[in-house]
Order: sequence, then structure tokens, then C-alpha cells
Amino acid sequence: MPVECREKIVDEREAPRIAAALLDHYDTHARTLAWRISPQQRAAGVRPDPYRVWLSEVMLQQTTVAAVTSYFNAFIGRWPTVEALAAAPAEDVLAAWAGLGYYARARNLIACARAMAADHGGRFPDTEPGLRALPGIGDYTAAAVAAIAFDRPSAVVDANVERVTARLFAIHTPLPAAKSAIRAKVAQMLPAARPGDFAQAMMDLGATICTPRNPSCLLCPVAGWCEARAQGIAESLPVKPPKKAKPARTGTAWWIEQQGHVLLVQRADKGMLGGMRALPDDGWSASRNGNRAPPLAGQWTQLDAAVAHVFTHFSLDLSLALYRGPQIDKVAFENLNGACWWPVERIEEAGLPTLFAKAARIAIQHR
DNA sequence: AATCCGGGGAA
DNA sequence: TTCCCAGGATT
Repeated sequence: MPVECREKIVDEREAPRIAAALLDHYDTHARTLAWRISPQQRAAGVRPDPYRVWLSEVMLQQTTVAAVTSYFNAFIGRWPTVEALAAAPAEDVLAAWAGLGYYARARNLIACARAMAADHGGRFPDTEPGLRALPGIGDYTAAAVAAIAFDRPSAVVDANVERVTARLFAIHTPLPAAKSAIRAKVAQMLPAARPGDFAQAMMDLGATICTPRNPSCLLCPVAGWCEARAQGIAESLPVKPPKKAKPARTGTAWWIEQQGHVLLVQRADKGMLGGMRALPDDGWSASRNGNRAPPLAGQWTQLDAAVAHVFTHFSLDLSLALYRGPQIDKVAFENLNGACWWPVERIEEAGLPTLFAKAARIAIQHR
């Protein structure tokens, strides 16, 4: 018991020094990112645009900086304000999101922008609870926007912060059970001044130095405080639960083309690839294989080529079949649960998620 | 507390 | 291959 008391006192005294060292390092080593303002701007008192902060944070949920950057620039160029985004047709936003994944984020993005325009006069709430109540904004994003855009002293805990903090304090409790302990440590370190920069400094450290494998402890500005480094166990933390095996599923996508147009459908709002345009398929899902039953009678060419695709919780081997006739009455398929005939030469603009974009590419090669 | 939800970059 | 990423919603 005396040992625990002594450690706690040391932590409380050292926590502000850790934050100060982190901020010093951030001032000279911060990553240049499309959604960040420059150090000069920040020194001049410029605040980040909450819209840009929010948009980047939503895009960055479970998604790497490398994958997000081009999407962020495209969205900002096309919809410079939250009002512009709120006024955009949902199908345009979903198509612009195509390829980024986790499409519920795009649906929530639209709902959030419209709620903001309707209920908040186009202004973002400037508190963590106010932000937390909006669609698509959870604990992390509410804290991040509050800290970065509004200078609120909120504890921002993402996967980087979890890793950095678990190592700094040698927290052996496996995730996600360790989350509350990690949050408490972050709150302890949180500086009254520059909470947004502190959050970003922690995330930069996790992304560039305190990496999951082979961390660069020799370059770390807080290595002197790191209990995991002292024990030589940095790379083994944080402890994560074992991951489950992904079941393998098979399915078929149907390529039905007439007069240079291919039949696309709109998927149901809920579930996999929800709300997105897609090729018709045979009902494959995470829990079962497709039924291989064509959507209409006629002559089909089964391609040898298939699309191998890996989702979060299963892998899919998607085979392709091309419709060869007889001629269809195209009008009969229009207005059929979101079905439409899309010009094949403009397939890139359809906003197909990656699985179906790959399938379309192969079908076009073999048609 | 578990589960569902994409896709790609890096080692 | 395997790992993991500025997580949120639902059950």
C-alpha cells in the first residue's frame, strides 16, 4: 500500500511535466496535415474552423491519414461550409464518400450537417456534451472537436492515445477494459492551456514515434517518464484481446448491360454498404453465402475471374456473371427499389464502394 | 460487453 | 500474410 501511495504522488507531480515536454516537441515536430492550421496562424490566435475539424475527425474514424487526405480536400473543395454540405443531395455525398468505407459515417455526416443547419443555425455546439448529442459524434469525436476547435479541456482518447498512455504508465489491463484507467491518466496530464494541441501532440506521438511495432523510443520526448520503456515492455502494450477468425463467404454479382448502360441498385440504408449504389447480387452476407439465383431468366456468362475482398468480419469471394439476353424492357426495371441504368463509360462517377468498383472493372474487361 | 460496420497502408 | 488505423451505433 505505501508503494501505491508513493507512485500516485509521483504521477500527479510529473503529469504536467509530461504534457509540457510533449507540447515542446509538438511545436517543432507537428505533422503538416490538410485540416490543421499552420503554427504561424495558431501563434497569431487563429482558431481552426470547426467544420473542418469535425469533417476530418469523422473521416479519420478507424481510417488512416493517408486514406483520408484526398477525400478531405475533395469534400472541402466541393462543400466549403456545413451549410453547403447540409444542402447537398444525399446521393452526392454518399458517392463522394465511396471507397472510404464505414458508410454509416457518411449517412450520419449528412444527418449531422442538416441538424446543425436546422437546429443550430449552422453553428457547431462548442461543448463536449452538445457535440456528443449529434449523429456520428461519439465520445472520442466530441472530445476532439471540443478541444481542437473550441479549446475545451477534454480528454481525447483515440487508439494512439490509448497506446501512448498504456505505455507511459505500464497499464497491463487488456483493452477495452483499460479504457477508464487510461482516460483518468489522460485527464491527469491534460494541461489547462492548449488542450487541443496536447491532444494532437499525443496523437502525433502515437502515429510517428510510439508506434504499435518497433517504437522509436530514442526519439521520444517523454521516454524519461515511460514506465513501459523502463521495464523494456513498450512494444507489448497495450494488451489487446485476441481477434476472431473471419468466415469465408461466396457470392455473385450480376452485370446486366444494354445499350451501353448497366443496371445498378441502391442498397438498403441499414447493413453492409448501406445506402450505396451497387451491382445487383445474390444475397450474400456476413452470415451466409449467396444463393446463385440470377435476378432474371436468360442467358448468362459465368466469368472465371472473381473479386477477393476482405471486410472487417468476413472475407468474400465474389464471382461475376454477365447477362447475354434476351433483350430486356429497360423501363420495367426503373423505379424498382432504387434501380437505375447507369452509362458504363461513366461508371467511375456512380460512387460504387470498392467491392463493386473492382467487380465492375473486371466485368467491363470481359463484356 | 459484444458485435457489426470498409478499406488500405505498412511491415 | 498480419496488423491496425484520430470509432460509433446497436443490441
